[in-house]
Amino acid sequence: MTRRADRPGQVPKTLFAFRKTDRMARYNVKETESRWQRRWAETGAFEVEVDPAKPKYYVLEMFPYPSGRIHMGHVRNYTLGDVVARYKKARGFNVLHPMGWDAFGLPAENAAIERGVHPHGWTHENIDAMKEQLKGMGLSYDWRREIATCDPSYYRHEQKMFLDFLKAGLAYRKESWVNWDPEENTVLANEQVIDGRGWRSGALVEKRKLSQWFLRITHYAPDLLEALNGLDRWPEKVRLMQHNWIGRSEGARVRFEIVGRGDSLEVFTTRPDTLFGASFAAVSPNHPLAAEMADGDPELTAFIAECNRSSTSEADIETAEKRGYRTRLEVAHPFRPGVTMPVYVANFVLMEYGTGAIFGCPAHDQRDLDFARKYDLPVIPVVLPPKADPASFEVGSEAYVGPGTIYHSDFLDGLEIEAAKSAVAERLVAVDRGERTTTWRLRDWGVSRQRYWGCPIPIIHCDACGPQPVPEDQLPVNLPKDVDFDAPGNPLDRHPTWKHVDCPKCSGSARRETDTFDTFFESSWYFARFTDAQGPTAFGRREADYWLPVDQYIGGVEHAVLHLLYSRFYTRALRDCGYLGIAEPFAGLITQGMVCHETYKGPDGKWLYPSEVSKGEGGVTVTVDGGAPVTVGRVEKMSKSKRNTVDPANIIDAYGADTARLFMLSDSPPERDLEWTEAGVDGAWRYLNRLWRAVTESEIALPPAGTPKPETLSPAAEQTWRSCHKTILGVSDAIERFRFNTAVAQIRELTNLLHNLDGRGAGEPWVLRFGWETAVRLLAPMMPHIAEELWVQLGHTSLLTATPWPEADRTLAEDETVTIAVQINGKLRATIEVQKDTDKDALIAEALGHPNVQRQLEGKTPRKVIAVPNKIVNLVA
RNA sequence: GGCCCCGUGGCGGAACUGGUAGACGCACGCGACUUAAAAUCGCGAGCCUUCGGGCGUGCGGGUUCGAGUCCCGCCGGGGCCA
Repeated sequence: MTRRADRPGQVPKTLFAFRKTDRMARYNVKETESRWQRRWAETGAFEVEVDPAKPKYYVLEMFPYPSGRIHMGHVRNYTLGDVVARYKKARGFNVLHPMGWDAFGLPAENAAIERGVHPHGWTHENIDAMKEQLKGMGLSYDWRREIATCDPSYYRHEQKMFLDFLKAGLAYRKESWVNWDPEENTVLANEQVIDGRGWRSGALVEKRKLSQWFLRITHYAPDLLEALNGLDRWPEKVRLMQHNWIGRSEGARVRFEIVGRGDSLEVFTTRPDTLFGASFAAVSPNHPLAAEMADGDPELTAFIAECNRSSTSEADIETAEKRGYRTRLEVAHPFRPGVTMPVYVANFVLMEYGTGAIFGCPAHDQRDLDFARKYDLPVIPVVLPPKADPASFEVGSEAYVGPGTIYHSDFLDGLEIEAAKSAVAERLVAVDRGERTTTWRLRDWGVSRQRYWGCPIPIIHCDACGPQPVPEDQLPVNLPKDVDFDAPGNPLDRHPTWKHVDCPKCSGSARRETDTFDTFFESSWYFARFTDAQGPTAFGRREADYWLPVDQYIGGVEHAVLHLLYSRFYTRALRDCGYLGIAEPFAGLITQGMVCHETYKGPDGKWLYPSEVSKGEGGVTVTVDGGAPVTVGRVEKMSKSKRNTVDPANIIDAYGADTARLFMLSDSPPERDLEWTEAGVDGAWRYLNRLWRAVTESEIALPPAGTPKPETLSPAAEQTWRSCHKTILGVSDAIERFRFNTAVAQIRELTNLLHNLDGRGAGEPWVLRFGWETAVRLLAPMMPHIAEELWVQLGHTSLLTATPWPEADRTLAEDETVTIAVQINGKLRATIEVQKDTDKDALIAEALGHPNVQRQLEGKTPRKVIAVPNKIVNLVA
C-alpha cells in the first residue's frame, strides 16, 4: 500500500522518488520559494502608498497573538486573504495588505510566571519566530507597515484616544461586580471562570465590587443594531449573532409601591400584559434593596454571599437552581387595590439587566414558574391560549408563553397580547406608576484589567482631586520593564516607584492607575493604524479616508461578537472624536471554518499526535514506534488537548508553502470546516509536480512567448483554446465569490485538458503555450512561487506578481452548440446537440427525431411539449 | 424552549436565478512501464439490472411539464440566544 510521509517532519517518499527519477531541471521547492520571496521583498512588490488615481482595496486578516508558532488556523486564514489580495492586485487595484501582532495578553505573563522570562522579551522573540514562518508562506504583505500593539509607538495613541473618549463622555468610571480570583488577586472574564473556579488557580471565584473604567458602547446600541442591515457583505450568521447580543427588547418599567414605606421598587418587564398574573417581586442579590435588607439579617447576608460565589454568566444562571430569600417587604399591585406581593432576593435576577428587579408571573414565564412552585406562590394564568376553555385552563409544570387572549385582568380582559401591552403602559403613565421603555442586553464595555502586560490606562488618582487624566504632553505612559512576577497579583501595583507621581492638577502626591486595558482595546483600531503605520499620529486623516473601510476582512467566527462589535463601536467613537469619517470598519467579512483532524488514542487511552501514528497494510492504524493498535476517533478541531495537531512548519518544510496553500483552498469552501488529511496534502503535492513537469518537460516545442495566434487551429486546439477563455471567466467569478475550491477545480480541469492535447495538430503548440500561461496566471494567487517560476520557464522576464489578470474573450467562452436534455415525463431519455439559440420548434423536431425518443413514445403523440431554448425539451406523453 | 444554518457516492465536496445530479479531488479497482515495488501514465467507477431499463440528493407530503434547489410536517447534526 502506498503511504505518504507519516511524520510531518519527514521528507515525503514522493519527494525522494521524484528527485531520483527526474532527469531534467527538477523543481526545488525550498530554493525556489525562498528565491521568489526574496525577489518580492527586494522589488517592494507589495509596498503600497495612497494613490487617488487608482481604486483601492484593503484586505485584512485578523492579526495573530504572537504565541511563537503559527498553527493551521493561521495558515488557512492568511492563505484566504492572500488569494484575495493577489487577485485584486492583478485586477488593477491598489491593494493594502498588512500584518501585525496583537501582542499584549495573558500568555506572556504566564510565561513570565512559569519560566521567569520577561513578557517583553518573550513576546518579541515570538514575533521574530512567527514572522519567519509567515515569510515562508509567501504572503503578499507590505511588511513596512508591521505593528506590535505592545510597542509604545502603538499604544500611546490609544491612550490619547481614551482621553478623548473621556472628554466626549464615552469613557467613564463606575463600580461594578466582577469575577474575582482570590488566589491570583485579579479579575477574570466570564469565560475564564469554569464551574465557579478560576481557570488557572482553581480557586473559588468570588464576585466583588470594583471601580473600573467603562466605554459607553450602549450609547451606540440603536445604531450598532440598525447598521447591521447595511452590512450586506457580512455573513448572515454573524449579523444575527450581533443582533441577539445587542438584544433590544421593548417592555415597560413598573413602579411598585413598597408597603409601609414612601418609596417604590422599579422593575423592568417585557411582558407588562401579564401584570395581573404577578404573584411576587424579586430583586438581584446585588440590588441596593437587597443590601439594605441584609443589614442585620445574617441569613440574607449569607444568601447574598453565596449567590456571589457562583458564576455571573447568563447561561450558568439560567441552568442553576432558582433560589430566593423572602424579605419582610411587600409591594402593592398597581391595579389591584389591597393586593400585595412578597419581595424576594433571587439568584436568577441580574443587576446588570433592566433595573435589577422583576415581578414574577409564574403562569407565563418558566423561571418564575419554577420559582413559584418551589416557594409555593400563587400561579394565576392571565393569557388564555386560542380555543382554550377559560374555566378549565390550568398551568402545570410548563409556563404558557404562546399567543392568546388576556383574561382575569380587569381592564385588559379580551385584548390580545400586543394590545394589552399598550393598554397597560397607557394606564401606568396615567397613574404615574410606569411607562414603556426599551432596554438592551448590551452592557457597557469594562476595559480595566488588573494585569501587567497591557496598555497602561493614562489616569492618575489623587486623593484630593479624584481621577485625573494624564496630560497629553506626558504621553505615552510607558509600561515599566523592571517588574517582578514572584508574587500573585498585578506587578504594577507593587512596583516601588512607577505608580508614585504628582497630581497633574494640585501637584500633590498621587498614584497612577495600575490597571491596564482589555486587549480588545488594541484590536479595535489596528486596522486604522495600518493605513499609516509609521506616522506620528494614530493615523493620518488622508490615509484613513483613502484606505478605509477594510474591503475584505477575514478571520474566525469566534470573534463574531466581541472583537467585531467592539471595533464597530470604536470606529464610531473615533468618528465622533474627529479621527475619521466612517462608522463601519469592515465592509466585507468572511468567517472561516476551523481546521480539523482525526483523533487518535493509543492502547493506554492517551491521545496521540498524528505524527505518532501510521496507517499500515489494510488500513490498520498503529503507533509509529512499537506498532501498537490505535483507536481512530472522530474528526475534531485541531487542539493541543486532543493532540490532533499538525505543525504547519513541518508541512511547509516537507512540501513547501504552495502545496500547503493549495490544499487549504481546494477541498472546502472557506466558511466550512476543513479536514486536514495527509492524503489531501499529497494530492496537492502531486498536482504541483505534474504541473511542473508538464511545462518544463514537454516534448512539444512551444512557440516563443508573444507569438500571435496562428490562422488555423485543429478542432482539438480550437476546443482547448475556448476552454481557456471559459476557465478565465469561471475562475475569476469563483474568486470574486470566494469559492476557491471551485476555482481550483476549474484550473485542474483546464490542465487536464492541456495534458490531453498531443500538440501535433494545427496550432496546437500555440494553444498549449496559451493554455499553460493561462493556467499559471490563474494559479498565481494560490501558488505564487511555482507560478512565478513557471512564468520564467515559459520565457517571460516580467514579475508575474506585477502582471495583470488574464482577459477572457467572452465570445470565445460561449459555445456555438449546446447539449440539450430531452426528457419524457420528466425523465432523461436522450440528449441532442444543436446550434446555440435553436428555437423551440426546431428543438422539438430534433428531439422527436431521436431514436431513443421514438422508441419510448412508441408512435404516440405527446400530450404536451415543453421546450426551453438552450436548456431542455420535455415531452409529456 | 425560540431563532438560524446544514443533511448529496466509500470520503471532502460540485450543481449561478427550478432545467442532463455527482464537476474537481481523495480513497479504490484494472492495465501500461518495472526483475519487483514505489513513483508516473492510461482506463473504470452512485446503487441495482434479465442490459430494455429501474432506483437514487435524511424521511413523509405538496407546488410544477420538470425539485438537491421552492412550500408544509418530521428526524438527525451544528450554532446563537434563552
